[in-house]
Amino acid sequence: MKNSFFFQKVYDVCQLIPEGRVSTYGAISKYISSPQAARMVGWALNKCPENMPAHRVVSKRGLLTGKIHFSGINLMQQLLENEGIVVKENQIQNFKIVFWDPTKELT
DNA sequence: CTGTTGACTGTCG
DNA sequence: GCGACAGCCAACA
Repeated sequence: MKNSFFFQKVYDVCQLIPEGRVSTYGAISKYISSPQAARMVGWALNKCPENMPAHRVVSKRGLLTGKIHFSGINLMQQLLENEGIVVKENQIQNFKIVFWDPTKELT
């Protein structure tokens, strides 16, 4: 049992995000412990394993805040569009529609 | 070992 | 309505 259970949850939930759906740092962090821990989610995703769809995780407003850590700039957006998600100006349009909340979906 | 930073969010002012 | 501060945990210098 590691103390980094937080990271474990982040990785788990992140991979549990269904295709064509996106999640937010606050939702994941809140599902784990506190919504303030959203920074930890970003930190966990900073290691960004290849099996981690970090591109499905965005800020609460649907802004691709994490795309700056990706190889390029349009990479994250391209991946989201590939899933069927509509993105405009680094922001998810039908965000509330593609939004996937672990606290509600996983319950 | 101590201090700061970090892909954020919410509340106070 | 906009601006600044606080909080969570882990890793890096």
